[in-house]
Amino acid sequence: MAALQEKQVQHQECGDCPIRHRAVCARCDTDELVALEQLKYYRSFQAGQTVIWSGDRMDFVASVVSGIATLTQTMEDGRRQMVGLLLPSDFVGRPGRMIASYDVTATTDLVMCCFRRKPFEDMMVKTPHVAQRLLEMTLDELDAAREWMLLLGRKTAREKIASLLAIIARRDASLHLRQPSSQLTVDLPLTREEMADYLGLTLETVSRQISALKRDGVIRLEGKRQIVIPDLRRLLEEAGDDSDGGMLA
Amino acid sequence: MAALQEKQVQHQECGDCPIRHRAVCARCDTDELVALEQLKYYRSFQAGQTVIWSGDRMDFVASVVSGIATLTQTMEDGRRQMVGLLLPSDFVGRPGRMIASYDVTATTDLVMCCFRRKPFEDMMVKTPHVAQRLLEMTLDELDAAREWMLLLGRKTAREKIASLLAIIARRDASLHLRQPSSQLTVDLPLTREEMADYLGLTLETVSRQISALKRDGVIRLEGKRQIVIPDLRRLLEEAGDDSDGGMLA
DNA sequence: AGGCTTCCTTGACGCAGATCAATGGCGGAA
DNA sequence: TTCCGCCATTGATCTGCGTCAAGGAAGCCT
Repeated sequence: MAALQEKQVQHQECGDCPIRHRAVCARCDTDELVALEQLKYYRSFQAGQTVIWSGDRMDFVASVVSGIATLTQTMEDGRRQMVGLLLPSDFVGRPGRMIASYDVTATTDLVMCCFRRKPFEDMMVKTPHVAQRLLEMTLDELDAAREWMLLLGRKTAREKIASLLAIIARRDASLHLRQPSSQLTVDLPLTREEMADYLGLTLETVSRQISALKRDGVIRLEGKRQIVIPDLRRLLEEAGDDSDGGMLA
Repeated sequence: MAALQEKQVQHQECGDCPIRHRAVCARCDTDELVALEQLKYYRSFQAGQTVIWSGDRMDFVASVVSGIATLTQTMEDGRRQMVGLLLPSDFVGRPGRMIASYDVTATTDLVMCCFRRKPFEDMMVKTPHVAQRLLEMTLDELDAAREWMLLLGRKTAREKIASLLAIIARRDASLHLRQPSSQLTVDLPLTREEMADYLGLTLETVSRQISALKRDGVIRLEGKRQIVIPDLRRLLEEAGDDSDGGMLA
């Protein structure tokens, strides 16, 4: 039991590859770790670069090491909807599917930790923990997608903006283990247009609603890409969420 | 190899429980089957009955045997968004999570095949095939959710209706292995209000757009709950989808 | 039959957010 | 420094869908 504890700690501290942490470490053994180590490789992308286009052959799965990537769907006439926002430690790619279903784009400089699909699938069959961890992550993503559907289908523009800011603040906080001070500062990693694609709005409406929230004292702006949230509770009210997502501990 | 073929056929034909078919049969062995058999039990619900409320303790997972269930989220002020539509063979419930995240409602008379959560989780750990099959199903659901997000965020009311009709037609066809005739008849298992909750619209808009599609000859109505699609291609165009979802073989 | 209830349709009107357009600010290149 | 390109803001106007309201159709109970 002590040995298991030790091994977990060691693995959690020992690397820069989130797949290892999230998909394996929870209940890994050495063989699995070694197998994963040998398979992985890194790819870097510049901000704005496309990782893969929808419909292209995708022969790898990956997790985000640093930076931010988005999944978007596009209609023939150019209407775009973001359907996934990948922050560090998030996984992308789908075992069992060759063809990408979405455009994957780096919105900031991006480093991904990749595994060629076939060997990863083989390894998944051999090591049930990976499949189980992946199932857990996928279920989390599904929950997030459903929360997102409520936002897209039923929330007002103002509520959508407040929700997005809360989501970013939450992920930011959990990523950096920030102290839960009553005032928090959040970097917006997205342009107004990207926020619009996330929320099913136009960039003008995004801009107007951010201005409105600022005017009403819900947020303050430091430059254009950094917001200060003086009262998180207030923001969550504006978002129309009944749950705080664990932010108000 | 012949033996494997035979076993699969046998299992696919041998029962009324979709979990067994979808989660296990693809690569099952007898022990797993027996274990599942012993765990399962059935529950019936009347149309309109609530299976479980969001926030309640959910001590089972289940798959739909017959009838239709929906997952919906509700905001404090009553705005509702459907986030899942469960047809026969669909799975609901989440290993590893005690608390239901959505309201689950029977929209028609409903029979579910249930497994108590704890033993199902135990079994999942022991039999990797189940976890892998469940992962596959969850990834499919995630893809559907993302398609749904595009619909909610970017499509017009008319496109939303056309998309929904196409989705129902597709699932209907795959369920009943219908002949791909150029004209197909589809039963609408949802009220106008439920369609509105699915699409992020009001029931009045749903009604108006259905009337408009009828007026324009895209669909015909036989009664209020049955539609005839004279030209599927036309409907898919109206839906704004670039993919036909495999319907035009 | 008559009168419920439930579901659906249609009309009139208003508003939230889209669209079109102009301007401002900032950072990088020369 | 000046120019240029990108991003953001703000205003004016338009419009698709929501809201409110009034029936209609079909099924069920008495």
